[in-house]
Amino acid sequence: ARRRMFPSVRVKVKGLDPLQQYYIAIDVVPVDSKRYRYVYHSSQWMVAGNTDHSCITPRLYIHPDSPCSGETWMRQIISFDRVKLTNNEMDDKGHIILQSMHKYKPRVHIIAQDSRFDLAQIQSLPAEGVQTFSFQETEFTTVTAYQNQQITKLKIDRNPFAKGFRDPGRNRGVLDGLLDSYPWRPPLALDFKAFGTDSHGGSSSSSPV
Amino acid sequence: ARRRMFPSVRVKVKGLDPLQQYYIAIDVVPVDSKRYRYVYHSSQWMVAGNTDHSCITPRLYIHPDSPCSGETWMRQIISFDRVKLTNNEMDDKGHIILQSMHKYKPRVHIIAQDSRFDLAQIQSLPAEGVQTFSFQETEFTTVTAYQNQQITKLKIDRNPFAKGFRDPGRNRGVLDGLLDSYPWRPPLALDFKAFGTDSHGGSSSSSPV
DNA sequence: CTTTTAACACCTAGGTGTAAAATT
DNA sequence: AATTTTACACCTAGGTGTTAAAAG
Repeated sequence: ARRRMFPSVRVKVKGLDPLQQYYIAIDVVPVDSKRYRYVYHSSQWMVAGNTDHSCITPRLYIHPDSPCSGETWMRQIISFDRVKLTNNEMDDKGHIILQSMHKYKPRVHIIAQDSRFDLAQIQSLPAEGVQTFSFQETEFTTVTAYQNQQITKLKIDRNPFAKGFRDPGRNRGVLDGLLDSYPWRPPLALDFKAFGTDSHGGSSSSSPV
Repeated sequence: ARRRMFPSVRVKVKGLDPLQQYYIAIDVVPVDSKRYRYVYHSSQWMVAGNTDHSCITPRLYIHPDSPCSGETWMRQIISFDRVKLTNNEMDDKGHIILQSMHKYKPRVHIIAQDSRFDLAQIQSLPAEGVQTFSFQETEFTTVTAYQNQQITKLKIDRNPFAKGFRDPGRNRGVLDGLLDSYPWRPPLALDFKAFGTDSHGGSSSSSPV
């Protein structure tokens, strides 16, 4: 099983040096070491055991536009819509590996190009020159079969590849699903500011799997 | 108009340092400054005027696997099957720009990664650490409408995207079209050997557009 | 007249949720 | 019983030569 992350993380950056080159990357880290199960009648995730995430380093997905000047990064909305998730721990395609029934949180990394190091094909984060952002609102719980009908509706309404499952009767206008589907969020706002401060980004919003 | 180059240039490299990182790139250069027209009754390209190519630098297509270790490059057949050609001189998508009715020849460049320079997004070839290969057999003439029925047949027989035009009656076996279509060639053999010698590659064979 | 463009039917390639089957 | 895998119909996205219209 290997599917794209949807909805995808989208980001707007400011505070970059327009002339400096940057890599921008995403990874997904565990929120805790608990295993969860969904309780249908209360529509709620409940703790159902423990896991040890401590020995696995999360995989890094480098945004395909990398490397790119600060000016260019800041001019566009940066979308990670090609990120692929898998539950196969033996995956050799470089996809992000997650365990089912666990809570995760995406992180976005801005990495200043440094001629002292070769960032051409980064496997792990460099020790310096990195600023990492994460957002409470992007937490999600992994599943192999949907538990929550609102999520299913959001995906069918919003993902172009799921068009075949949309209700043919209603939802014709531009505002399709805006009223009754899961909320849609603007891109996350990231402020790079200066170096040295390992900031954990401010408040904005985006979207879980 | 923007189409892939087909047949694509395919290459096998030897003589690389297994541990060194390399970029591999392709570009397409004019063979002469003549304009050609196809004479049907003699099945031949004839000179039909002059052009000045002198002020345009050919665009470089970096192989998407770049950068990559010599070991990895040498282990696989390197295919440039995603190279796109256009006749639009104002193209801003980075595709290779060619003029119709002219003769061209692809070149393959092997570029050793040098920490002194940033090769992350090469626009033009560096002054040193590059070895360039080109092959007589890969010359081709550009057109916007096919002039030669053998080329048309080759494309229909060998390009998976043209399957819809194949003759449904014949050609069912593994050896489809091998007998009566345009000849198919093994990958070009490139020997990197050592630095400093700006070799123009030996003799092997591949395929025009 | 020659050459180029644009719309088209027909493909490849791959991303969806679903439902049944398989696994644990 | 809960969770995962697989095959599937239905999409998006984009690469073919063809053809007719447009451009020169």
